[in-house]
Amino acid sequence: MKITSRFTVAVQTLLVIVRFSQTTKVTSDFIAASVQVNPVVIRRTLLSLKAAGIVEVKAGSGGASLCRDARTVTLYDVFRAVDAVEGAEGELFHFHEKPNPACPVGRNIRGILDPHLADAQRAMEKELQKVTLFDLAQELRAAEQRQN
Amino acid sequence: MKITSRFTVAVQTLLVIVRFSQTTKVTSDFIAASVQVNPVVIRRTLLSLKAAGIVEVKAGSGGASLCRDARTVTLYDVFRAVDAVEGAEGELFHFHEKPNPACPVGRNIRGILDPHLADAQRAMEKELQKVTLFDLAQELRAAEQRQN
DNA sequence: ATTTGTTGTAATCTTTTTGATTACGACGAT
DNA sequence: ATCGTCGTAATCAAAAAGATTACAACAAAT
Repeated sequence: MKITSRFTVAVQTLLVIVRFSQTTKVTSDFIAASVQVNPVVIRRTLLSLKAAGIVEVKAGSGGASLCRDARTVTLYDVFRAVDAVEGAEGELFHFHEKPNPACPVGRNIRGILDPHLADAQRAMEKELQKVTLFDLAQELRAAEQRQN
Repeated sequence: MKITSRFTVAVQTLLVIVRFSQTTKVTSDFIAASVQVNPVVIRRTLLSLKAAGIVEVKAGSGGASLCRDARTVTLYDVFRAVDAVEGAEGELFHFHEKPNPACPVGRNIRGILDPHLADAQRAMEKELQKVTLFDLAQELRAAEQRQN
């Protein structure tokens, strides 16, 4: 009933990059220490983010950095980047796969329900589009200041 | 990355009830035949829906029926009814559970991200609230007519 | 050129979640 | 009393998600 932690891992990954890439070489191990997952999980996350054109990763020497203005990267972009992977066709809701075509309800349920579910998903995505990485970085700075 | 099929199973269950309860005794086996899942899955679904005050089920003699006006039952109600079960606290997004408190990002990520995720979820739920069982039943009738 | 640190990626394993299935006692209607 | 059905527990199997190990490729530094 949940959305994979891959998404929140990706967001934290990006925030770590934004927060530290000026001062440190941000390796997958470095990020993994902040998120507290296995570095390979971070590498895979970075792979997705790279494929989406959000970060670039220096192979060999190491280190990841944003390759777009943080103002242009929304949570939606991140959501898409990490979820497009794997078999999932990006559908949030999950249908049981074989409603009985011999039953009028089974035969029509998909056609009836699908558009509504798509609407719901779109509404959620639209909300994610409102938040940029830049916003989050600002909120982070504010939070850090409060803590001093 | 998906929402359990429990939800779509529940919706179809309710549609079958609405569509057939006038003419047939709608048992868990009957519904199971339309959804094509094991009858026990339907019984459990009905249990959730009953707990939410959406249906009533006659033990012994069998048969389920709506116990509210279909106009007042929204997809959101169904969503809540079937998801409240199990450990889930109704959070759509899933956080990796142990961001490192020693890292400024790890320490603050929850506080920063949670409100945005809640907004996104709320937006989706608001969309689900717009659709009632009555709407779906109407769409079903229209679809059936087209098929004749 | 060799070393060093890091990434890309495959393979494997474990855990968790989900749904299927079996089983059976309780109950209501006939 | 019987019959069909529900409520519910127990068990199983399959799928999904991560964790972990391992290692080749690669870039930079020496």
